[in-house]
Amino acid sequence: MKTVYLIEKTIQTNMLEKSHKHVTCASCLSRKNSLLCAISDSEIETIEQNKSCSYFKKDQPLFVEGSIPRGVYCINEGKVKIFARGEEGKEQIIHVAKAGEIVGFRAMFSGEPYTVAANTLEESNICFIGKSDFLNLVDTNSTLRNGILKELSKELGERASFIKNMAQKSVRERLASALIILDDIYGEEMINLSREDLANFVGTATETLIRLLKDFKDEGYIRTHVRKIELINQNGLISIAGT
Amino acid sequence: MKTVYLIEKTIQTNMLEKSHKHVTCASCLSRKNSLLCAISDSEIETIEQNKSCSYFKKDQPLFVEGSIPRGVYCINEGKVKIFARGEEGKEQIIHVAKAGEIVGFRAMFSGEPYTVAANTLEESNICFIGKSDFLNLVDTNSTLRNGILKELSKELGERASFIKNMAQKSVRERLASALIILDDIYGEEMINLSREDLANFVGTATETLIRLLKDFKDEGYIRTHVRKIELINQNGLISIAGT
DNA sequence: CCGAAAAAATGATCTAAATCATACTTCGAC
DNA sequence: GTCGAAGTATGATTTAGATCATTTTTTCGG
Repeated sequence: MKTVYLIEKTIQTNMLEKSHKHVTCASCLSRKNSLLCAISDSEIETIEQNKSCSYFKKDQPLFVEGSIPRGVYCINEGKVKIFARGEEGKEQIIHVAKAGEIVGFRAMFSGEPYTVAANTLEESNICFIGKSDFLNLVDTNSTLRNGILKELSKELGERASFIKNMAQKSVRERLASALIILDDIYGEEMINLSREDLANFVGTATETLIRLLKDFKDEGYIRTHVRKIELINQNGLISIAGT
Repeated sequence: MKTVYLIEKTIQTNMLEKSHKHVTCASCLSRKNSLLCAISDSEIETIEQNKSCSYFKKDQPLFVEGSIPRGVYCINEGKVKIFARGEEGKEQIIHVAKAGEIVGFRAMFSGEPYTVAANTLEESNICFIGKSDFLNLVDTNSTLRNGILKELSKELGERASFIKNMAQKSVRERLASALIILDDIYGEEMINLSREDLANFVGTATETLIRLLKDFKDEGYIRTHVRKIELINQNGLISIAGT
């Protein structure tokens, strides 16, 4: 009885924390390992006063393709999928962003509407910084600017490799590779994505994904806990994934 | 007799132009519609004194993956393929760069070795600007900097769509899409790529590509002149390519 | 705790595209 | 011009993975 009560309390506390809306940049732990790690106190102050911070439930959109970018989204807590929608709305997940990442700044520089969309993958706390505030910051802070140039360039390289993998690798190889990438993103937690989202990240049909996941389970590379996936032989997966 | 003589002379002149090494930035027509269109005379002067300019034969490497970026390449004349190499060296072409484009600046910002390689697709004149000169320019010229931010962001969006296409579209659709893109790149000229390169751009086997090209020919969308491809029904191809 | 709906799993079938094999063209070197 | 090699073309066969159909499990609201 008591145990149950305690567990319930813990859950409630967590949920309270997650739904709590006022995160300050100064106290934001996620900022520490983000692009915004090296901004001055006065710059933080300015951002602080103009940002808004909201709680998002699971699978809520931050922005959709075709809309005009009005600012950037800082993930304080939670995960966000960036995806392109194809025929009949089928999603291709391009990237899974985690706490500390800034989402949606590419479209602001390109001067065009979003070409991709972003949805939360789980309950998340996300702050919004308006376009002009963010661009001002980029204009005046060369460290941030260089960080952004570096980030954009790095991602461009990653996407080249993504394209190559889609073209040349089997689904099995791509799944192994996806699991390694996601495991890194989820860090301490276990990978926690619907089979459909995972299939849309790997770029395959949900049924195919489920079958291959079963193979990996049978071969001892992973364990599954309902929808959560635990890697138990990372090196094996890395070698399946290939170069 | 006289006619033949004239033609031969024209050819020789063209070749001379292509192999001619000393193009000045001030006179470079390709620069006009490039990222470097808005730099001052004194900046041009500095670049001019430090750049080198070389003639490349067909299929020569500008850089290979894994090597350290030492500068950027400005295409004065010719075309360059940017590609990622997979198992057994199979190439996935990510981008075809034409005159006016600057190639290789992404890796300079990322601070990492090249993740992709670049080869000329035809005889080309290409100038080389050293890393420090280029980075200085970027640091001091905010127009150029914004142009680069914009370019990087735009390409990031394009690559997201590339990934989606690889995952969700048939080879036929991707080929139609590739022909439209290449036709735009080649402009006045006809698309002029080996079947293998075209297959590596579309992301398919050379045999499959050749068959589909024949279909398009039979259906009246294209005409082929040995290796050159002429589009005769662009709208048809666009509608095959889909969104 | 129960029932419906969503998600996951499994099985059977079909097909787009890869692969393998071979022939035909084009091109550049001599 | 002729030869050999590379590039292009076509045909036959195989297969990875999509699609369709059904069952089982999980989730979640009342």
